[in-house]
Amino acid sequence: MFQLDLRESKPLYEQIKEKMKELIISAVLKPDERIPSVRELAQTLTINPNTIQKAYKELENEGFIYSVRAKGNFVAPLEQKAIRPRRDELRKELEKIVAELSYLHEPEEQLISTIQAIYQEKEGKKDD
Amino acid sequence: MFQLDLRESKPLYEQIKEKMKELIISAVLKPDERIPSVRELAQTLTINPNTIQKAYKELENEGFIYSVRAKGNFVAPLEQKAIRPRRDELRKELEKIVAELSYLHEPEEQLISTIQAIYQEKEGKKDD
Amino acid sequence: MFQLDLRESKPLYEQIKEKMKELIISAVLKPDERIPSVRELAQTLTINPNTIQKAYKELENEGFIYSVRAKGNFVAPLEQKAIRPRRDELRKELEKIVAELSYLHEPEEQLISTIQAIYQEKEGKKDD
Amino acid sequence: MFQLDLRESKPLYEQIKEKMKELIISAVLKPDERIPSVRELAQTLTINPNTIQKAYKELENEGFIYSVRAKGNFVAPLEQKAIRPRRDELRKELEKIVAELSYLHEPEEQLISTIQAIYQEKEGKKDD
DNA sequence: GTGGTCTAGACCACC
DNA sequence: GTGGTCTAGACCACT
Repeated sequence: MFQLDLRESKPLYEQIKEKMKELIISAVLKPDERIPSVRELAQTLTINPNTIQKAYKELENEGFIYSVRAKGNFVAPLEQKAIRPRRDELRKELEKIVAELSYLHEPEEQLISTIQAIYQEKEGKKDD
Repeated sequence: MFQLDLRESKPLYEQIKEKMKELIISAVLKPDERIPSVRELAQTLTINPNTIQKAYKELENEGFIYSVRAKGNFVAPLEQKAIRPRRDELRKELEKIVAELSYLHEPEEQLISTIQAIYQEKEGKKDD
Repeated sequence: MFQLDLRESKPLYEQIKEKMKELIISAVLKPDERIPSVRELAQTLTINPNTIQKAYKELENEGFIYSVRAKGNFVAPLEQKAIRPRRDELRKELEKIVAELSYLHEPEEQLISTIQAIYQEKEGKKDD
Repeated sequence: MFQLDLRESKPLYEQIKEKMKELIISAVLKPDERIPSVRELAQTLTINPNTIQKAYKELENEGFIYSVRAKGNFVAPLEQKAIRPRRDELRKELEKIVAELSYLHEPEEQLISTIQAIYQEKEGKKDD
């Protein structure tokens, strides 16, 4: 499914969260699709189940997945509630990064075309 | 100069690094301008000098400031060499953020106008 | 493992870095091998853990080791990216030293045979 | 004559020593030639005379210059006494550097031709 | 007075 | 137990 980098300073559970989000955002995992159980994933990644548990718990809090007792964990359909704060957070990060890139003389057009490329790719996925 | 958030989980020295970078990137602090001494800043922020020292050392390693024995620390003029890898890094982060924002239905035009605003502000600063 | 010289003017953490580098370069410590923990080494050298921490952190920044939370520190396998600048740096230092040695009438053949000896020793290690 | 780099972490007096040595080694300054007085050099470099004083004192101890009261400082002709320890020191440094370069896969031939180049250049200077 | 090094001792997150 | 962060307080070299 994905691989972790033990050398990263980032905690393992954060790496798992990030990878999972990428799979959801890129629509590899579709809404209401089942994701691996805590034990399954712990085994394939050969790490402690507690670490997976923590990652899943936070993903649930952020509204990316939901868990059904005795059934498993599933990709959450996009809901309004959890979106706003996360979006604000991301906008702030974006501003910081763009500010630093402009400081480093990255051309403005470059960034704009990057954004356009990402949005167009997303358009394509919709048709799946 | 700026304030720290003790409740934040982010280490103090990282917060200092970040704030300092912002001041440099936004050209509030100009190249070769002196920044507060380790002890001064420690006193005004009421934290330990070692923490400032650590932040300054890393800012130096990353090429944002340079330190002169018995004189103080100064804003480094932008140099060619360290730019490339840092820019690549930032581009990757940007792509991740934009991908997630597009997933959260942030309108493309919003992001583009954000970028344009940041670049125009920078143009203004040039005339100082 | 190695010993420090407290009388030396060189900072302790630099001495540690240097010794560690030697062990890595000479292949006494192999890639992905675990090195002593911060606390272990601090105890055996009877110096403060912070000093070891600092040395290890810099060794990590320079690409010689990597650290894994809650596991320990490990010898980094040689990676392509950080090599070039370091090699350029070393070449310059070498030139200065050779220039001074030639001024002191060190015979050229002496230096060349020194180099050949070092490279042959390295060849031997390869077979391990 | 030469320039100093205030940003270097190396102390100013060491930078002065190094630059001076280079001029002597490269035979820009010939034996028994007069070098700038402490005050002169302090003025042209716009630094404190004490710093120059310290550099000259150490250069004298290492046998590179000699000072004559009320006359000035002069390049020392090469003498036997101070050579041995300095040469041993340099050999050790050379070995360390070559070991690291071999670790970084620098080709052996490269180093040898570097040495040959430096020695040949020196041969040329002899005829001056 | 400045940056830099070091110690002693504490607490936290992670696994 | 491991790496990482932080404080308090000391000392040194440099200018």
